[in-house]
Amino acid sequence: MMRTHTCGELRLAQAGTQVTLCGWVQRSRDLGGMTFVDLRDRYGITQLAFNMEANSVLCHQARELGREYVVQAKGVVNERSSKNLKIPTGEIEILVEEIRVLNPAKTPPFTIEDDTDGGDDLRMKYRYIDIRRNPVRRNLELRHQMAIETRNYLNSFGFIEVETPVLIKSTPEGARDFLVPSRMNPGQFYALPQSPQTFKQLLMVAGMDRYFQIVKCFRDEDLRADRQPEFTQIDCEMSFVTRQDVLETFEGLARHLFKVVKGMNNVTFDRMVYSDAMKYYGSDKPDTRFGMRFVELNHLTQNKGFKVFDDAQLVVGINATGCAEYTRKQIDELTEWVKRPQIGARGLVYVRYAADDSLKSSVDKFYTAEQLKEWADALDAKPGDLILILAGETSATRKALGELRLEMGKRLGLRNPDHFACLWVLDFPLLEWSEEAQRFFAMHHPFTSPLPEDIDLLATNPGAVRANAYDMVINGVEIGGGSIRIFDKDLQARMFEVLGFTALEAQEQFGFLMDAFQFGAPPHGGVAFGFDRWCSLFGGSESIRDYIAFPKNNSGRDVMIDSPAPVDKKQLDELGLKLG
RNA sequence: GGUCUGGUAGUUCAGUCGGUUAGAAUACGUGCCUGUCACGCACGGGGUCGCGGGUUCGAGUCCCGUCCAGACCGCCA
Repeated sequence: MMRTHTCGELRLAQAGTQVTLCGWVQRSRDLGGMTFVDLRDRYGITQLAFNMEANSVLCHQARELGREYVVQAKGVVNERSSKNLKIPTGEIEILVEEIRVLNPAKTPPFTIEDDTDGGDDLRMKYRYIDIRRNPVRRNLELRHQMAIETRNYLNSFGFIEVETPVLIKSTPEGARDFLVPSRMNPGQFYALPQSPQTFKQLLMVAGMDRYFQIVKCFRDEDLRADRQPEFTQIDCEMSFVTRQDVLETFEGLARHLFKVVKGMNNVTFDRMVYSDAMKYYGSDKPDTRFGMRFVELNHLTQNKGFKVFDDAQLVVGINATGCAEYTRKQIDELTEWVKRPQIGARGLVYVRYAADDSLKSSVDKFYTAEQLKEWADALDAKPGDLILILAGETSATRKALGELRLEMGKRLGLRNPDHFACLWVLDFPLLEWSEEAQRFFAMHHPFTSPLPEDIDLLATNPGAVRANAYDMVINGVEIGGGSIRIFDKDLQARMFEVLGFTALEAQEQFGFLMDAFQFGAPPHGGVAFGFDRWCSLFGGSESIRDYIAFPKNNSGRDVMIDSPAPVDKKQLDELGLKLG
């Protein structure tokens, strides 16, 4: 054994004990007659002490130690004469009797401290050094705990983890696939899975009944702070269940994780239908940590001579509580904010309900104080509040006001990362019309079943069909989603038809699934959670990169191993590939 | 594909209206210091101002292009 203890575990109780520690040199402090060295490992920091009078050779050796040297130290645990109560091992130190450099180290390019001086780029290039830092290490530990607890919980409910293949087949629906050329089948390609969707459904046909997998998925799309080309899902599927069963099962998983990881009991889940989420929050993943719900004002604002409102499909406002103090400059700045192309509003109307009961708006020319008071009442505004109103085409206006609502929530400090508001969003539309392709696309995926009462609409008004689908949303983050699946071959065929597949195309792309449905497919449904997002939500960070050991940068590059990279012509030849 | 922000010492940054030898902190090196724990003190080394072009008597600073990084839009069933 190279060590008897870790650098985080020795206490006063072990004083006098002979120990051997291994670790990295965090820092050394040379005081002339004495030298102190902080020795660090995953578990903590222990101070090594060297005394020139006691052993000058050893003390000189200690002075030679540079940052991040890997060393082994033998000595006796000693009560410090001046204690450091800021660290758990701060009451003791090791009086070193023998020090051995196991490996010297170059000076690291950034400091190994909680608040490092290193920028993201540099940290990613030297990620193995970055992971030595407490915050990154703790994030990976959190991720580990989440994974273990997920497995424990699902296992206790009879779910079994089954691995599904990573080299599969490209399909036209959904995100862009990563392709892998097949050497043995020239001109043909595997695709990496965007999710194990069809395999988990086939496992239900196979009678596995309750399946889960913590699994890598791949999508070749542009990256974001919360989006990586390879990411991890908690993928689950159950047989002989209703939607209610699925929601309850995975609320249970969520509550378990809240309890063991966050120490939070009594977490509850709201339910909200998609149409209400859009109507009241302008988002299919509303952040319900705060109110500021939309109030539609068409009936109070139209036909009073203000053309912008009269021409609008929707006039809708929010009450920014306590913001009446906003200056003209601040409101102008907000107006510019909503007019940015990313938000796309044409303008912003405000009503300031001042503390002295007076009402002042940007549309005073068109409306009386009494009329403005009606708006204020509709929005439940009180003196001291500020009403913000957008108008225009319904869905774009809702989306823009949804962004403004989040921004105001942020500015008012209403989005506290230590508070959690959980809900299921239900009854998503089954289909989404694409102007570009002039056809319907599945909003979720083509295996999602319609609500039974809407099936007849499939023929007459496909856009109005609601799906038996659900998303789990926490603090405005889509943590996961799923659906009750189609398990009937004929309904699945009708679905492909609505999506514009010919019978032949459907058979070519998904024949294996349609075939399977002929051999006794049970009713089934499931859900998939974005594991990285869930970790970052629990960890209190916006970026999932902080919870991935070796993430990719904005351009999809791994700057540490410098990938992707060109390959030899020989390799291309073997694959029968030619670069254009 | 688009919008915005940034790129100056190993690192994080400052650098005024275009004007002398480009600074600070930290890190690194040397020396001093017996209770430090972000030790302290003194001294020192360290720069392709991302790259290319242009304007100018003169460019880190202005203009054009380009590369890289980050955030967002498109995209992401």
